[in-house]
Amino acid sequence: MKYEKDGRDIILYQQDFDLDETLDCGQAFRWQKDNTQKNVTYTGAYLNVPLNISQESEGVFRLKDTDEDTFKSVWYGYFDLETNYGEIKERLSKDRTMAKACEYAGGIRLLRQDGWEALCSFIISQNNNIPRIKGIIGRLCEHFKGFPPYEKLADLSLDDLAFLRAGFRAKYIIDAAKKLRGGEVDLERIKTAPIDRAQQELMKICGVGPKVAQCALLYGMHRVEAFPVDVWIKRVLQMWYPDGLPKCCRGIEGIAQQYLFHYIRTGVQSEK
DNA sequence: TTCCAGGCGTATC
DNA sequence: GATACGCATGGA
Repeated sequence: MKYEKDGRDIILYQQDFDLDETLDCGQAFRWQKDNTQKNVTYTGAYLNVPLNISQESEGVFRLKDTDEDTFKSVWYGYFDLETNYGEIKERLSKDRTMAKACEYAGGIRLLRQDGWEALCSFIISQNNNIPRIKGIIGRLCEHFKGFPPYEKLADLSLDDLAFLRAGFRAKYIIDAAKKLRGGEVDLERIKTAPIDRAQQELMKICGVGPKVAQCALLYGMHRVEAFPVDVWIKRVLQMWYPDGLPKCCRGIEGIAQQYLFHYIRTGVQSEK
């Protein structure tokens, strides 16, 4: 990782990083692609710090209107720039199928997102498709001028959230907000708890099962050993790993999962 | 019209 | 503990 200032912007040099693969691979739902630009460009926010980022060429990025402090205190962490994904891919590639997935989706980085936002987002994701998930979260953020903290949602009624058109998930969002505000579920404790215990705690929330819990842990608390199993990963396991993931994934199952998820969704048909 | 989407709660055995 | 079914909404 290297960076330099360019006027009001930061130019970032970072290998193993592709904007489309990282921001549009189903781990985050608030990044919007700007198709009017000649370079791949996304706008979005983390903790309501806005960002416009574009990829000028392979491994070269422009973070618009970003000062050095904000880069170091917000985006360096968010894009997980301290982690060497080249080493991770090398390790995972001891397995043949993983090697293909890593090569196909080698620009994915695991974003370090906010715990509550990830939890809430993946509650919304259940039995839903990605465009509609983005729609619901978009309406949520528009209405509350940014992603609402759970305190703002805890006392709302279903009618108050009708504008979301979130369907049966609205009551789950409210239950999660109530239990976090009341301290019945404590994300700070969950962050460092053993993974099984952490899942158990998250599942106290109505509408949070194993899949959503593992997503919250992986994307919202950077627990890279979390392994969300959705319909796509079920197919991966059935086809390629009926006896479980290979040894080289041990401890970083979540990162392996990211490569596999992207590979089976968009890569398998297109290769040959 | 029917099916499906990064699942989960409930009923039933 | 395993399995079947309904669930809000909207796009294909």
